[in-house]
This record gives sequence, structure tokens and C-alpha cells, in this order.
Amino acid sequence: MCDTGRVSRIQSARERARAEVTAEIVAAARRQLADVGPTNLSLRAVARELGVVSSAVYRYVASRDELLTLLIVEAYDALGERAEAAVAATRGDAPADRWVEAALAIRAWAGEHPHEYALLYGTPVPGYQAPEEETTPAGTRVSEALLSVVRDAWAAGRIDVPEGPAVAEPLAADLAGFAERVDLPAPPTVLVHTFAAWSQLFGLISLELFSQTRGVVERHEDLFRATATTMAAVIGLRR
Amino acid sequence: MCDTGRVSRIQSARERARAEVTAEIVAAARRQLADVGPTNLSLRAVARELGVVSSAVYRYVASRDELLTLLIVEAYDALGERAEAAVAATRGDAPADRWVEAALAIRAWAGEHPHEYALLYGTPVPGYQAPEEETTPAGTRVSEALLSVVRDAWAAGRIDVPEGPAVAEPLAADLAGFAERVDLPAPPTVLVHTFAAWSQLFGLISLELFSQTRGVVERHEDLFRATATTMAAVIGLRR
DNA sequence: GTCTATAAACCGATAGAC
DNA sequence: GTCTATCGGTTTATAGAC
Repeated sequence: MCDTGRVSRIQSARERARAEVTAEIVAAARRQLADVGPTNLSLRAVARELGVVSSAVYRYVASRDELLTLLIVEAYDALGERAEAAVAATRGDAPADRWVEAALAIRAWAGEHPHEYALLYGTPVPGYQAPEEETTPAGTRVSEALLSVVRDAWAAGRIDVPEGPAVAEPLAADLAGFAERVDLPAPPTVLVHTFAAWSQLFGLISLELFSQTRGVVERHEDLFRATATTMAAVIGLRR
Repeated sequence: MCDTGRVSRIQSARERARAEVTAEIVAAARRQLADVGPTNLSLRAVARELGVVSSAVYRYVASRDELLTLLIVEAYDALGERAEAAVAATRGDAPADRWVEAALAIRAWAGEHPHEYALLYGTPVPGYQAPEEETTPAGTRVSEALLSVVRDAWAAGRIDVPEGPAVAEPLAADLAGFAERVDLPAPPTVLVHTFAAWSQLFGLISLELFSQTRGVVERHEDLFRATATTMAAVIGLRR
């Protein structure tokens, strides 16, 4: 009993050390991401930066792809946390304001971590397939945070369902399934608008970050806020 | 006179041959794009595919980066042409329908050429800076085609300017400058909505193509059409 | 768990013969 | 304009000594 206690304590110390080294490896990889991009991420370069020979790294990370997966999960979690914090901090505020604040938080994170954002929402790395079981939970957090704003508003009766043509059938059923899965019992129209707002948000961030708005406009943040506000209104979120 | 005529005819024949070979090189590069991505595009592999030694390719293309530029311009032109065709084909139709058709055309091209779309609107290639003088003219075509739908509608008085809060000042001036540059004398609100629609369009395409909508919904095209229709209404385009 | 050493590839770009 | 040959780098991943 006492023995197993000591053993497990020793093992956990070992595991802690292991986790620490792994964290250093991921940190070095994150720095590397910035100047070579995800497809040229190199285990050797990571080892070099850590002042260690490449084969040593293989004791902690099985392959280049696994390192990539670690980076992706870490980034999804960081972004998700940020979005969740923004949503939590605005509990009780007007739904439209909550949407805009969440959108701004996501954009801010993207601006601070452009290469990690690109890793998540940019071009997929050729030849790399993210293991869904590991990345999906983390990847869902951001969108779920946004969705929770709409869910809360709907539950509180603070969405003005717009008039307009009903959503036609093949899509309506599809959206009903989605509504059930995410526990958001709003009509299809509201869901379509939510998808529009969601894609607008990531769309503008990507266009900004990937230099498609250069020379078009100067006040990027103001424009972003204005479009996010527009989309909150499109969903019908009250202000 | 006769001599220079012959010489120039010979030279032009030579130039034609040169252009033909260059086209083959670009075509091979385009195929390569699909399985290694833009950052790992390799002059050597292109040469290999053409059954030629790598140094031979340098007679036609100065560097790997120049090859990338050729690919980008080609892709921008193809997409631009497609969008322009959709806009031209719907001349006289309801503005809202024109927007949706143009959006669908862009999405269709992206679906048919995912890797080229990713080259244009995905993560920038690290270490590569596109020469603006060469890529900008081609790159502008798509957005200009979309913008022309709004411009035509505005000129014809077929945009319903929505009520709502005025655009605040630093942004309003910025947008006024944009309006002037693109010759679209619409109020700031309309411009904000146009930007929202534009970013929504590319946003949803990117999210689809980069596998961020997997497991969320099935009827991707229907959803895309619905959101594009929504955004046309947001701009105020009549139907 | 870190090291040396190695295998077996890959790359961009250039020099110089033909 | 295509070839051979070369320079000077890069990579993933493994084997085996310590």
C-alpha cells in the first residue's frame, strides 16, 4: 500500500517531467510555425532549437504528424477558451452585444496568433489528416460558444424571427437535425441566418489575415465590428 | 522590310513555342499543387513529370516563386472569368438573383479547383510575397464582378437602403474613399452590408472546402444558396 | 533518454559541355 | 536549350552505443 503509493508518486513525477518536456517541444513547434508554416514543420528544427538531437524528440512525439495534432488541439483550446470567456463575461447583456463581443474576441485571438489561426482555418496540410477523436472536442468549443449566445437568446425569447420566405424542404429537414443535435430549437430561418453570421465572421477574419483586404479599406477593426453587428441583427438578436 | 517580316515571324514562332512549353510547365505545376500544396511545390518534380532535367526548366521559369506567381495569376483569371460570365449572363435579372448566381459560380469554381482556390484564399505561402503589379489585376476581377452587381443595382435604383443606425465616423470616411475608388456612390450602410456579404461568401466556401462543416450539415449547396440569398437581402438588392 | 551515425531520400540553383 | 554534374543544403526515421 505504502509502496504502491511511493511508486505512483515517482511515476507521476516522471510523467510530470515528461509532460513538461513535451510542452517545451510544442512551444518550439509553435514558434517554428510562424516562419515555415505547418507543412514545413520539422521535427529536426524543433530539436535544434531545443539544443537536442533529433532522435531524442522521438521519445516524446511519435511523428511529425502527431506534433501537428498537438499544435492543433492546443490552438483550438486557446481560441475556444477565449471565445467562451467573452461569452461568459457578457452573460445578461443584450444578445446582439454578446455576439459582437464574442466575434471581436475571436478576431483578437486570430490577430495575436495568425499562424495558429491559419493552422486551424486555413489551407489543410496536404497529406495530413487530423485524428477526429482528438481534435473535434477542442475544435467544437469556439463555434459552440457562439452558438450558446443564440441558444440563450432563443430560450429567453430575445430573438425576433424575421419574416421572409420559409426555408425549402431538403434543407429544412437538414437544419432541423442540426437544431436537435445542438439543442437549439429555433426555426430553420434563424439557423440559416446563424450560419451566415458564423461564416461571415470567419470569412472576414481570414480575408483580413490572408491579405485580401489590403488597399481596400483602412479601419479593419471598425469594419469588422460593423459587419458583426449587422449579422447579429440578421439573426434577429435583440440589442 | 520583307526580311524583318520574316525575322519577326520566326521570332514569333519561337515565342509561340516558348509560350507553349511554359504552359506545359504551369500545367504540370497545377497538377502538383493538388498533392503537395503550394509550399512544397517543386521545380524538380515539375521537370520530372515533363521528362526533363531540372535545369532545363530554368530556361522558362526564373525560380520557384515565379512559377507560383504564374499559378496564382492563372487561377485568379480563371475564377474571375467565371464570375464575370455569371454576372454577364444575368444582366437584366433581379439584382438579388444576380448576386446569388455570381456567388454560386464562384463556389462552383472553388469546388472544381479546390487547391487553386486554396492557393488564392487560403494560408499564404510562407516566405513568398506575390508581386502586386502582376497579381492584383487578375485578383481584382472576382470582387469587381460581385461589386458590379451592386453598382448596377444602385445605378438602377434597385437597392432598398435599410433603416438602422448610421455608420460612425472614422469608418464612414474610410468607406466613402472606397466608394469613390470603386465608383459605387452608395451610402456607407450599403457598403458595410456589401462587405458583410462578400466575406460571408468566401467564408462559407473556405469553411466548406477546409472541412470545417463536416458533420454539421449535409446539404451544403442548399445552405450556401440560402445564406447567399440572405446576404443579397441584407444588402438591399431587390428581387 | 540522449547521443552518434546512417540510410535514403529530397530540394533550389548554378557551371559548363554539347 | 537540354544535358551532366555538382554544391550545399534540407528532411523523416531508425540502429545501436552509452
